[in-house]
Amino acid sequence: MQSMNDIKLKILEVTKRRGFYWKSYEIYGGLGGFYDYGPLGASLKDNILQLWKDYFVTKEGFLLLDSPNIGPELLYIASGHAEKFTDYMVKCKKCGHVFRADELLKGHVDNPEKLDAEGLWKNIKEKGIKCPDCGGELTYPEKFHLMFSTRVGMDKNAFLRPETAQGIFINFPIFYRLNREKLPLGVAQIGKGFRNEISPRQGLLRLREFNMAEIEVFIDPQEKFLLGDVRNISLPLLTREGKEYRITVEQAVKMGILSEPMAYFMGKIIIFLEKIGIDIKKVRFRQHSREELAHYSRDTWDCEVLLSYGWVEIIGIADRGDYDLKRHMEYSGKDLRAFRRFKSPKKRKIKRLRARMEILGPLFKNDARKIAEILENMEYEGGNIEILLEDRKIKIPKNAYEVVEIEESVGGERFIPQVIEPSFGIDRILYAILEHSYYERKDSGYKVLKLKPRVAPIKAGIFPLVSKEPLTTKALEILKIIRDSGVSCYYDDSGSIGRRYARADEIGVPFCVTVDYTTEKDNTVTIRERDSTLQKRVRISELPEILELLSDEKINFESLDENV
RNA sequence: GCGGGUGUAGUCUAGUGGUUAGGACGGGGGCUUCCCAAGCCUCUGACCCGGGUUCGAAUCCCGGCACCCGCACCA
Repeated sequence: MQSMNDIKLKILEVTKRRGFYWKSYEIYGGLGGFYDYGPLGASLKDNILQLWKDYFVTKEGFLLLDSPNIGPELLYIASGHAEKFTDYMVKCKKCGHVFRADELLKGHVDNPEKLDAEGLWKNIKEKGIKCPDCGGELTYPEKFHLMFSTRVGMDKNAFLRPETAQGIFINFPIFYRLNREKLPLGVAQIGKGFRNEISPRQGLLRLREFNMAEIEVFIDPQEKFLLGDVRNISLPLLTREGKEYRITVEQAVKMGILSEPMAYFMGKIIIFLEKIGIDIKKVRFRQHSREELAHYSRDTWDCEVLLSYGWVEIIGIADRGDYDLKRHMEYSGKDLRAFRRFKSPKKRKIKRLRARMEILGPLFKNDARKIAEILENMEYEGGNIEILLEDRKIKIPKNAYEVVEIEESVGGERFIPQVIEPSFGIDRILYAILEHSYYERKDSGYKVLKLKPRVAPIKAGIFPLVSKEPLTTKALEILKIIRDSGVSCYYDDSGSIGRRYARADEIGVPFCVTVDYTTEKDNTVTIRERDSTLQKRVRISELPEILELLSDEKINFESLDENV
């Protein structure tokens, strides 16, 4: 039995040696929190995203967006990140420990998070706040910003996005229209996010530039959200009260632990994780405590996997309510609401105004038309009328309009949709797949990555049994055929056949094709399956199709007929 | 950011002031080889960066960078 720490080191060793990923900028001494994906890693990541898109975009009928990494300052002021992502830190002069200044003032001052550096400093001195660890003097509060800031053009302040989500929110009206004004509406975005972590650690698990795949699902809270085919999926839940459950999606909703959309996406996530090769026995959903909740979130559940580092969050599902759309409405002045149609139009009697142009005209000249328009669109509630036209308050004399009572039919109402956000950390998922795929053969101790065929970066190795003619030429011919058919594969004739199988196992190649002396007689080759090491003999003419089906997991190796 | 530890070929590592820094695995070439890292020959390749101490530094000291563990942080 190997320790968890061993696995961590072995994964690290294999991934670096075989070119999955490595620390960026090593020739310049490295830079913390940045990684390069090499040939295998880039391809693995690609395959994960492909499956993600297939499962969460295509199959759900959601819409894709690809918006910029850099956004204007105002966007992130509106989103709350500019404020919430900045912390003032103080350091103890004696023991060197660092604290958030506002945390230290909690209980001493009301709303300490609203103070600036000067205000915090004043209060620290007045209340005599000392280092909670050793009682030492504290330094002047220093700003620490978790967003990378930059400049656009000469002088426009901008930020690198800390999440791809904001690009989706601000485009809601366009997507709403593209979806023919129907909810629920899901918009998905795959892209990079940037966070200037104080201290990135643990390889791919905490990066400063990372890959994320996010979905914002806009829903009408008055409409029932259907659980569909995930209702019977079993969910491992850990509530903020510390209660553990293993219940179905449907039960979780019935018991009031989860809302329908939250439960639905958890079910989808379980299926997805299993598809890409995560061991779902090592998965749980943990509800955030109140203190943990992000500024925009009403409820959040982290999907965590058990790795050698402990439980690690790989996906977050947040109920963002109407926070984001509301904020962007406030800051942009644009209407980001959806329209809810009533089942039958509501009829009501209201008082409306009819403008008398013969009075308005001479009185307001060029503005008369606009004023008339405003008047005729407003509901009359009695009293004197004063309207706002281009920042001017204008009093309208009583003789300039008539009040008429009409019966109006109202077809529906505008409202701000609620948003559920499943947000996937792709780098963490990739690492989790590697850890959950890694094993060593019982007899030999050789390393194997049991990557699912669909995520495996390379689907097949093509080998001559021994490195001799005519086997080598035949194997190279087959290589070309397989490559032309679109299946990623490679040729290897160095060392013994066993060594080549072992090399392939280590990077998770699911199938190896071997050309042997029977091949020249009847045009057949063997296909070896990685985990069982079993072989089956198939015709070369059928090989491309078989490999394609195996790689796409349309058939599995056990059910493959030997057809010679 | 703090404290502790660490930094030698692609990988794992030996070397604690003194010649051309040693090994294993890997990788390339060759021989051998009829199915799971066999063997032989051969080649390849490293002291994290900068400063200091010293006649001389991979080794000692200082600074930086990075990694690991713990603390803090993780919206």
